[in-house]
Amino acid sequence: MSKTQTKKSDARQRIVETSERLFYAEGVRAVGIDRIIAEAGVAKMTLYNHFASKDDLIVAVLQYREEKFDGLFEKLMGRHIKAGVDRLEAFFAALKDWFAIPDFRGCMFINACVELADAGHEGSQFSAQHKERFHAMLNEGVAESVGSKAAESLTPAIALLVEGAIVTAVMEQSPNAADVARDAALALVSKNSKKRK
Amino acid sequence: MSKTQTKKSDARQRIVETSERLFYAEGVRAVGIDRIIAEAGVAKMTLYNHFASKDDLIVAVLQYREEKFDGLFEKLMGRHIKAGVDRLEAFFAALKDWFAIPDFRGCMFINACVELADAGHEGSQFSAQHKERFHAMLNEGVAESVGSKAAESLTPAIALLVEGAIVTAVMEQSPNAADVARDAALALVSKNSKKRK
DNA sequence: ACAGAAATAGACAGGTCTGTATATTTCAGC
DNA sequence: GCTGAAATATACAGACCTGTCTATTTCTGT
Repeated sequence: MSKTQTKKSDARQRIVETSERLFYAEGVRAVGIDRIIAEAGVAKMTLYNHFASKDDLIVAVLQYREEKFDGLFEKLMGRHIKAGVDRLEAFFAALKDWFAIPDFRGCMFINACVELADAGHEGSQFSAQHKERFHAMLNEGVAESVGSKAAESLTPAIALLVEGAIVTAVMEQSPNAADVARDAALALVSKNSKKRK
Repeated sequence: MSKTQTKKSDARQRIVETSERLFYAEGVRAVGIDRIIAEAGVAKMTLYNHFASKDDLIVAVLQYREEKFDGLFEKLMGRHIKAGVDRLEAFFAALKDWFAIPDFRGCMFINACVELADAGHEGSQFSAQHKERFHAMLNEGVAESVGSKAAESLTPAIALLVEGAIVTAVMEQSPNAADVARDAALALVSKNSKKRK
């Protein structure tokens, strides 16, 4: 039974991973089912046995992407934290690391919302929820610097810097925006913690 | 002759305006040529006599969009400036007005870049240039508040707030991000003009 | 009135898309 | 070895896509 499940997972997992790679690189609308099954090496019926429709697959891929992205980002942040940087600066350092990855093409959740062009689509709703979770993670770093009380009003602003940096990194084809965002965030933070100064 | 040009412009203009509306609402990839000619009320050959390809049409639409958007934004800003608000605050007030327009679906240039998924596409390049021009306009407001010298380092940060607000307004389906961006921008500005204190 | 430019209608090619149907093969657990 | 679930190959439907072609009509400037 465990092997049956494993085997089943194998095909499903290959579909999800291949889709994630193609969707991120070229867009959920631009990549067709035939392309996915060809590159995943599965039959079309296998895909449609696991997913009711392409829309269903998109949602599953976004869920997988969130897990994978969380793992990547924590790993990147961890490196900087180990080097003695505080959580907030580590966040922006990780952001820049991410921007510098060769096949960086922005935030998949923003991209999905744009491509789906329908706020009611399950993929759009999941993407909106992901942003909430991502900003909650950012909030931890902000709270460490200014306390959870001040973070409450500061995190939304810093979140805008982060989202703006992501979009700008794509448009400018450069990871430089991460530094601009970090400096501005630290300026906002220092303004809020002047008591220490 | 002028009438010939006018007539020619009529069909071309209808194609561009219809495309702009559909592309913005549903995406450049999601809307097909057949849909455009049907809603514009022109023959397919008319479209292909004016534009070599759909990609060409996309670029023409983005150019038109920039003109239209500039006009809209200046109109919105003008109202607030007339009410006695300074340029920078008027910018953010206009931003919020824009976010609150019923069919608001973010920045067409960001959306185009995401959908085209190719930084080399002429539409992506034009979009990147538009952002430069848009930020130059923002810079005028910033310079009015902190001087052109300080604006040089401040505008890129405030631009991130603006871009982040646009994306966030889409994801959250709310114009609220404009206020968050404005407050953060003013905080950054006040920090930069405090040196005099 | 006439020439030439512009726009039109509509069929068409050749490809893609999502999703379904059918019949066959693989393979683990009993 | 047998059973049943999973995956496979393949063909297909029906719609859509971009772009081309042809033949006709409309309209303008001379």
